[in-house]
Amino acid sequence: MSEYKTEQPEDEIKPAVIISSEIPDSEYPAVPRTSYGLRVLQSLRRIIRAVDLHSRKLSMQHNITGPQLACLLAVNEHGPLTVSSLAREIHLSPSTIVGIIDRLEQKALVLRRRSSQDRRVINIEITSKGMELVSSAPSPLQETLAKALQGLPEIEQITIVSSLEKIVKLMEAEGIDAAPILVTGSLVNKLVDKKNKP
Amino acid sequence: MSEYKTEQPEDEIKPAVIISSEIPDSEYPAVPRTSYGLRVLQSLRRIIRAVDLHSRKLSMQHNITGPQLACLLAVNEHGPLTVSSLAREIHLSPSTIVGIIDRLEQKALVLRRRSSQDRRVINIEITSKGMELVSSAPSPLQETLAKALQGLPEIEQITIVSSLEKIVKLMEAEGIDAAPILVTGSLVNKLVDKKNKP
DNA sequence: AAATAATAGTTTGAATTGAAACTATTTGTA
DNA sequence: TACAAATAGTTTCAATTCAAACTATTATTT
Repeated sequence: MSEYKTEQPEDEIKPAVIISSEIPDSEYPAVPRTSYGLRVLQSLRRIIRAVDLHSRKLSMQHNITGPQLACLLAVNEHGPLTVSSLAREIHLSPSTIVGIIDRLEQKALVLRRRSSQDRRVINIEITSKGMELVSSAPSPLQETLAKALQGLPEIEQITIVSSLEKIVKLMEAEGIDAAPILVTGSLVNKLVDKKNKP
Repeated sequence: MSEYKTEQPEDEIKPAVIISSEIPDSEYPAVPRTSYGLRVLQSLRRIIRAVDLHSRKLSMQHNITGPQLACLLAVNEHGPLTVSSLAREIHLSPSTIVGIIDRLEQKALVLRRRSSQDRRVINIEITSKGMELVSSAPSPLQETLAKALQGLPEIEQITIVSSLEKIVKLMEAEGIDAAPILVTGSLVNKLVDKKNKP
């Protein structure tokens, strides 16, 4: 797809408009220019991106990513954990966990051990090498955030935390029963069908 | 990796402990049990997951994902956009945009047109099919969030929005200059080296 | 006890994401 | 004008993420 050829159709379309982000965009006007929903979503996208970038930096500098570190810390703190407990603990699906554990196991930071009680379950244990890493661990995002938060008055810290937790509630509730809201009829399905046959 | 064999080493390790998420976990104690940083991070992970799950549901029901819809709406609103403007607009890297546009183009919702002024730039235009989809669009996450927020008193809405925007500032600032905080020495690099040779 | 259902972990497939390396083009400089 | 540097978009690569389908094991039902 788009193999870097110069054979695209020509234009004569008005040039790309100057968009709002040309203006320094962490400055919001006192009077909201857009809806709260939009601003929340915009913020969330940027937060998600910041988390991802942090993880990549971690990966560059310490050869361990954010999710990997999160799993390692959880196993270190709680002792051996099954895949599903770990999934619940850090709010990821089991299929996601498997890949992360694969990579941690490759690096010999954890190991899988099958239970003899119930041979379906796998216990994930931290290795000595894993413990070594944890004890001299790179400051996880958590601590960095904590440090950043400490620069604010405590009332504000509390406000931020409880706001976030409220958003979580809203979004997770939405996930369960926003389906009726989303189902605007299957018109769109007809417009955009899987095979895109004209 | 872990090809579903039964040959793993046996255990005799204490069984996986009962972890906190066994307890209904959107209920937080009045007295914080953990640090603010941890709670913020926990919330962020859950929010990120909720966004992802929403996108998947959208994809199931309407054959368009969240990021795809975000791009489509941006192009619809601003008129033809270049890849880099679009990247700035929705806070994603250009390489990410390319993949998303590829898929939108496959579905004939947008098209690429190379500028004749400057043959390096590609303008992304919405097609009639794209406009049709937008006009009867599935409620984007933005609106769903807005609806959810409307259930709260406005003061609270404002608090939430400004808290989120504060977090954005903290995290994006951190992204720029938290490097010194993160660099805890290269010890970890020695513990976990790329090739894991013993 | 045999058949069925439930559970635990895994694999597969697709989308998203960004850094780094790359191609093509334009701009700036010697 | 020729050469270097900057810019725009792309490709490649790896990690994350989840649903759905799958294997192996345990629990339940008939």
